[in-house]
This record gives sequence, C-alpha cells and structure tokens, in this order.
Amino acid sequence: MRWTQTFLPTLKEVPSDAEIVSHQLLLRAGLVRKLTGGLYTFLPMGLRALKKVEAIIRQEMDRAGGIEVLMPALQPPDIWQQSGRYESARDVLFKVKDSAQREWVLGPTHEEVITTLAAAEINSYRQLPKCFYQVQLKFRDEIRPRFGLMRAKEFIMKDAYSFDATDEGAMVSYKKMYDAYTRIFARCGLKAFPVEADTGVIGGNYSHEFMVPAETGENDVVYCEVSGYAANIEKATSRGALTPTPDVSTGAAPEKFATPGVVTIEALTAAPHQVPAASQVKTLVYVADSKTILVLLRGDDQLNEAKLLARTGAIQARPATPDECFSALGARPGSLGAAQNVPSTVSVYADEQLRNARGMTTGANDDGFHLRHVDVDRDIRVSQWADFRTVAAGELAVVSGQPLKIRRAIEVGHVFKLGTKYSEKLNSTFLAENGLRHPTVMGCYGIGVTRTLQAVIEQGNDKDGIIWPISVAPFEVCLTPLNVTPGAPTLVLAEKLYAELTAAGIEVILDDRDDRPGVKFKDSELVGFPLRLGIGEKSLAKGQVELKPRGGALMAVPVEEAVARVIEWVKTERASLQTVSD
RNA sequence: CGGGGCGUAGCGUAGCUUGGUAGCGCGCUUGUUUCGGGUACAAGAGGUCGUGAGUUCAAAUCUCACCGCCCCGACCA
Repeated sequence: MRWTQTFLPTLKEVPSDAEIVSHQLLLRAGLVRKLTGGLYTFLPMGLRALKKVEAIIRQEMDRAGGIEVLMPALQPPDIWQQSGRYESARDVLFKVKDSAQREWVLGPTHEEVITTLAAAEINSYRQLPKCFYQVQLKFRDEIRPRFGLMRAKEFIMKDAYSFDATDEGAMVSYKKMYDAYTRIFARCGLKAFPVEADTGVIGGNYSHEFMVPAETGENDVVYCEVSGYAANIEKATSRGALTPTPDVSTGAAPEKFATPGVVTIEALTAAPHQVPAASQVKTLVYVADSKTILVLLRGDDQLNEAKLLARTGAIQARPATPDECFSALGARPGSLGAAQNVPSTVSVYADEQLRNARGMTTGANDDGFHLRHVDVDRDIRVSQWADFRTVAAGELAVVSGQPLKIRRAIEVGHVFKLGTKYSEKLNSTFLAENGLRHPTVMGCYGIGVTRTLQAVIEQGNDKDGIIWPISVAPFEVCLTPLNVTPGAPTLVLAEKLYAELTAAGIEVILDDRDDRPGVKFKDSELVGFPLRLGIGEKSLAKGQVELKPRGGALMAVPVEEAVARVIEWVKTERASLQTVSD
C-alpha cells in the first residue's frame, strides 16, 4: 500500500472531545472518525487493525471447535418476549418500526436467535455438542456512550453459543472457550486476565470476565496476588470488614433516643452521640421489581447492588424515594430502621456482617429518633441473610487470608455458563440416548472486538503515538524514503524493497509522500507501525538503510541485507505473539 | 434522567465579564526557500459565530427555548 493512495488523515492536535489517550490516538492516527456520539466510521488503518483482531479471533474459535455463522442484527420482538428479556433488557434494546408500524429490535446480543435455530435444528444428542459463533454488529441503547469505541451505541462483537447434552459437557465447552480467550488476548498482545464475574441480566450460574488493567477502565477488579483470586467487585467476596463490630451490648432492650437533625451515619458518629459507624445498622429501602424491601448493612459498609439483584432474584432494583420510604416505614431516610414498625409484607435482607451484632444503633422509624441497644438477631425480623456488601481494598481474601487489592480494568471478554435458561424458554430440546427429551445446556461467550482494539491502544502507547503489537498493527513495516522525487536513488531503492518485502509476505506501507522527513517520522510513530525502514541519502551514500523499531533503537544495516533483516525482525515479532505453534 | 462544562473556518482556540468592522496557531492553495525530526518567507482561499426567538439603533457578546458534544453520577448482557 502506498501512503498517497490510501486515506490516512493524521491530526497534529488533540481533538477536544476525546478524553482518554486511546480515544485521542484513534482519532489522531486516522483510524476512526466520529459520525455522532457513540457511532464511528472505521478508516482504512483502523479497519485493517480491526480485521487483524477479527482474524485472530476466528482462528482461535475455529481451533476450539467453533462453527461460524451470521445471524440477523434485526430481530423480531416475540423471541425476546419469549425469553423474558424484552422486559428485563428493555433499557438497552433499540426498537424500530417498519412502514407497517410493526416493531423490531436491533440485537444487543443473539441468545434468542441462536436458541431458536437450535430449537428447530438440533433434536438428537447425536448432534451435540455444537458451538456456533459469529462476528456481528451489536446495538445497545447506551444511556451514555463514551470513550470512543469503548462504550458505543453500535459495536462489533464476537459472540459464541455452545449447546451440550449434559452439564459436564457444558463445562467442557466452557473451558474450551475460556482457553481460547486466553490465547486470543495473548495473541493481540494484551495483558488480559480472567476474573470471576456476576452474570447480570443474561443469567446463568458461572461466569468469568477477561479484563485488561487500565486506569480508564469502567470496572473494579478485586484480586489477591498470593492466591491468584480475582473477581469483579460486583462478585467479589472477602472475610469481611477489617474492623470487627464492637460488642457493647448490655443485654438491655432497644431504647429510643432523640437525634434531631441527624440523618446520616456520619452525623451520628459525631458529638454528642458518638456512635461509631461500625456500631450502626444502615437501613436501605429499595424497590425491587416493584416490591419494597429493606437491606441492612453495617454502617461503614456499602451496598453492592449486583449482589442485591443476585441474592433477591430481582431483575431491577432502585433506591426508594423519600416518599416511598415514608409510606413504607413512617419515617424518612436518616431515621429508618428495621427493629420496629416494619410491615410484615416487607422483606428484610441483612448482610452477614451483621450476624450476632449486638448493642447496635439504628433508625427508629420515627423522624428525629434512633434506637440504641439493638441486638440484630434478637430485635430484627430478618427474612434472609446474605453477602450484600462491597469489598474494600485491604480486606482479607476468603481462601488465602491475604490482603486484597483493587484496580481498574477494561472488560474485553465475558464467558457464561447459561444452563437451560434460554433452551427451556425457547424450546431447544433434544432426544437423549435413553429416549427422554431434555433441554440443551448452553453457554455464551462474547468478545467486544472494537473495544479490544481500543484496549490494545490504551495499553500500548507513548508520547509519540500508538505502539502496536505486530499482530494487530495495520501494517508491519513503514517503508520511508526521504526523497521521493522521481528517479531519486532513495525512491528507486524503496520501490525495489517494497516489491521484495511484499512478495515475501510482509505487510508494507510505502510512505511515498513528498513531505519533509520530520513529518514522515512523526506520522509513522503516531500511527505506530512496528518497524520503520528508512532510506535517506546520507546513509545510502554509505550503502546503508535504517531499521527503526517503534520504541526501539535505530539500526543501520547494509542495503543488500535490508530485506533479510526486515523479514527476520518481523518473523521474530510475529513469533513472540504466537502462543501455540500451528 | 440529575449535576457540571462546552458549541466561533477542516482541527485547536481568542474575543463574551463591560454589545459597535471576527482574530490567532495548525492544516489547505500558490510561489520562493529548505531538504534526516511536524522548515522559513510571502501571497491567498475558507465563517449563516450550533438553531430559533427576544432585548437593542446595533448581538459571537445580554435573555429565553431548543439541538448537539464532553465530563461526573445513575445505568451497563
């Protein structure tokens, strides 16, 4: 490819609407352009890099036994109603109407479609297991698209769906995808690691996310360096709060006391009351699937809403409004409690941290009053005990007992063991060897392809631009003759090397622009080609050309060795990202 | 949806407080120059100042509404 014949608009200045470095570089290096918020056009270099990622994914999916298909992005709403997600996923579903005013949905994912296919076509255990995958555009009505390709309204995803006859088989399929993901991200040059994950609205009972550590990520990952435990904060557990709950119980009965104007945990810790946060019961009123519930935590703990949904089985939950609190408990936030005057219709969920907690202080369900001497087990009617709290850094890992750390990360992949949730609802059943009909056991596996591409940039860059791993770079070599006037020795040699390298299977872009050396150097570094082969009159006079790896030192090599040296360098780089020999 | 910020040439921005001929840098065009790290000089093209209404003799500037973008939060398969 010749620079003058492709379309590679680089930007010297940082676009004002890009905040994070990978988003800035996507724009500056001429990889993408924004149409509008959350919608981007891929330009030639961006598209080439994207296709590299897709090719790696396809190779590894095929290697893992995946079968590629392509499903419709536009889908009928009835299959979504059948699975129950027309409601549960309504906030992210794009809906469109055709000219007959009939409604359609733009698929945010394809469980419904693939399960419908399986229901029709897979009828015998002899046809199992099967793992279908596709690389498809997905649509999500994101409330707030941001960070370029990281969170977009429309994006490319690789999604795979496995169908097995048995639970054990499903675990084998899961493990195959898990291993394939590990290879895929390694081959993309990404430092990605798996973490235990919450399954969210998609359902299922076993799940890992693949995370790329990055301060700009939107996920918090809890991990233990000693045991290797790692989990999304939505899922993470620990041995509990670092400070024990003070036991100041005297055995006394709950006692109401006036706390005018005290409506926060914080305020109650101050004079005159001076109740430590760890001795308070935090009472949260939530509306879970239109039912009012109470969630109790220790005063210094934070609710983990993902756990709330998981433990209660609710599809959606939100904090109750002050009015809703008042009508349920007769008091407003700041004076709420579960010890007295709780209607029997209101379920009370309590965090394990409060088990056996005695001598606690909590709201009295009477504005301006609290209760002291509350023993949770004795005084509160708890419907269900569970882990509802958010793990904090420094708490001890459940297994190893070592301190946990927390870091930000970008989620690039997610694997789920789904079980029979979708196969039952959409009638994907098969006849087993014993003649009985069973639902297929499913798994689903996603990789955000466009997000992965941006994660590669987020992880590989410096002040000059992108530093691509060679496996994902739009071109492997940037051939840079400094003088391109027709007939100039530098151009003549460049054309010769271009032909030879291209014939040898090296992906070369020839910077044939009539521009100053500084411009060409800066651009090649901004776009981030892994190797620059520079041909200038000075070194050519000495019979030499220059090899400059991106981010590495410049090497002068004799002209006659140039092709061999480039091929060697490229092959070494390629090999370093190849995890399994073909 | 709540909070904050911003919309002026392809990009980055000044001007707005205190209303009065829209400016700069980059990029672009032409010429000269330079030719190993975003050359230098000169000439030039390019603007409904996001849209609409209002106030005013006069609005980029003040007021209101709307639209769009960015950030924080909520949300996130």
